[in-house]
Amino acid sequence: MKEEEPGNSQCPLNSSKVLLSIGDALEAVNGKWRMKIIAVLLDEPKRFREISVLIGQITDRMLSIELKKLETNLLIRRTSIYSAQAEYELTEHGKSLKPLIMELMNWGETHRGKVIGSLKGE
Amino acid sequence: MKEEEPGNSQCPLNSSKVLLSIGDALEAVNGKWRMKIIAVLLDEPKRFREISVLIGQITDRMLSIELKKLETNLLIRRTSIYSAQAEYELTEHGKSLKPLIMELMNWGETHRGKVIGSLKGE
DNA sequence: CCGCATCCGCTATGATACTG
DNA sequence: CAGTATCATAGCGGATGCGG
Repeated sequence: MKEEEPGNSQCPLNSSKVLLSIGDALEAVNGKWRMKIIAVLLDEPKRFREISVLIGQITDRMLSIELKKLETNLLIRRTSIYSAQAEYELTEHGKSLKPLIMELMNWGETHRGKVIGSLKGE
Repeated sequence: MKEEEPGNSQCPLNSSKVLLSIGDALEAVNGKWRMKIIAVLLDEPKRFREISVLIGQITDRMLSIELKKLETNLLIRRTSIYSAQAEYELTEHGKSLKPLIMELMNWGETHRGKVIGSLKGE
């Protein structure tokens, strides 16, 4: 009924189902920017320029592209009052990424303390 | 003292510190393969070919490259008994990614149910 | 101010064959 | 088995300028 070998029953982390789920998740949120975009949208809806400024180094081009991809994946919703006045907000599905973002953030902080310093600082 | 506006004090998710942490984390685990590699190593050490087979579509080249990057980031350790007999295992730091992987996996599963079906299946 | 289009270099990923 | 070398390509990402 299950395809994993025995001896690993309580932690079937290498099952193909798990790898598939990870692949699906990565497809939606991978790349340099999407997680950051979602992070800045977590608290409240924002306009294009606001997102751009908060993230800082992203170009309009990339922000535009990434917002579209996030929209396609139903993670954000775009509300256009009129042209030159659009607002982006997370959908409920997008908000469900919050635990993941928190984990990413916590881990990133630890990682910087443990590793990045000794990689770049020396 | 802080640069966020008020009204958002309990959830400063757009602070530059948070974005920085996310960036650091992404630097270590981004790309199509690293999360999957870590996932298959979570339960026990494995050999090169085992990892390759478990992940399935990865080429030797990519696996080699990604393993090196993970080693550089101190997430895995390579033990070479003799040539043509190497073993890879997660460091403690690498194991600390487990909660993140679990979140990623859970979210990916939900995401497939909610979105990917309607994106590709139709 | 909002967002998209074009040009272009760079990086990530892949296919394949080869070495120890 | 455990990689490395070579070649090819798609997409990422930056610079810049345009149109609403």
